[in-house]
Amino acid sequence: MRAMQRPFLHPALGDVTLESVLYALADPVRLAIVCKLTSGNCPMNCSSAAPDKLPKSTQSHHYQVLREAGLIRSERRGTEVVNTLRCTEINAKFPGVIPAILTAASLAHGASVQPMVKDVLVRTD
Amino acid sequence: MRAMQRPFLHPALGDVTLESVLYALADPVRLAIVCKLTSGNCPMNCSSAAPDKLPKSTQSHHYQVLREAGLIRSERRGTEVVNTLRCTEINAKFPGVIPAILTAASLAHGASVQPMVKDVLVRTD
DNA sequence: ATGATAGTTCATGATCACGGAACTATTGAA
DNA sequence: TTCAATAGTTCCGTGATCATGAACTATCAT
Repeated sequence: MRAMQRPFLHPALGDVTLESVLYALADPVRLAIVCKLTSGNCPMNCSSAAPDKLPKSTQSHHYQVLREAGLIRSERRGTEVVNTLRCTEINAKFPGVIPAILTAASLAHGASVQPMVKDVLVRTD
Repeated sequence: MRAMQRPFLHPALGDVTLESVLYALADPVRLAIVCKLTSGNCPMNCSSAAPDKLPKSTQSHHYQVLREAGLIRSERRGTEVVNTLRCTEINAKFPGVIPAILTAASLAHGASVQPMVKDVLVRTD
């Protein structure tokens, strides 16, 4: 009998703080992950959303930070973990913060992500 | 003959990164300082903008981080240091980021700062 | 079962933040 | 001009955090 893998813990929206959101996005790797999730506009497993070739343990750590900050929701699908942004929730609590940051990020590093940002803003999930 | 105190170094706008701005604002003390500078809407010396009774060395450290992130400009006026926000500049480079964060901060922790945020947005300095 | 896959957890070295103590400019007064 | 007060800065030790390799775990395909 194999034990079930423990489920991920996601903070309730009420427990999400502005500081932890900003902290999570202050790291280039994590900001890139969030941008990628935004531009992909669909759930994405960990390795495909991470930039470059980062060690797995490092990736795992970054996803944990994003998860605990309340920015992403992670669910297990077989062997992989599927991550979705919690943009709509966060945007309800901190209006405009995420869109402004993602837009600024896409302005700063090549503007390829930008068109999707507006879409995420508008999505109602 | 006494040596002149070395002047503060401020990054050029071009060297200000989104990541360092977010990093600087991810700390509750620094976010509070920026909020206070915003609500005061005028230059403020270090101790009057800092919350609570923090050790001087800690305050100095936080101001340094804000300065190096490009968020504030510090000038010596006699024995004290006068700090002003670089909101307008930053807002030109990262449109909407600072206002959204300050608004969210004022929503999160008592809303006393909010009325001024809009003003800062509009100011042309 | 076996192997492959996709992540997690653990341990460790490197880096960073906080805060006390000592130091530095500047102002104001004697 | 010397002296004390003021407002920060700099230095440094300690404790916390971060990144990563190694070992481990759950799940899927065969």
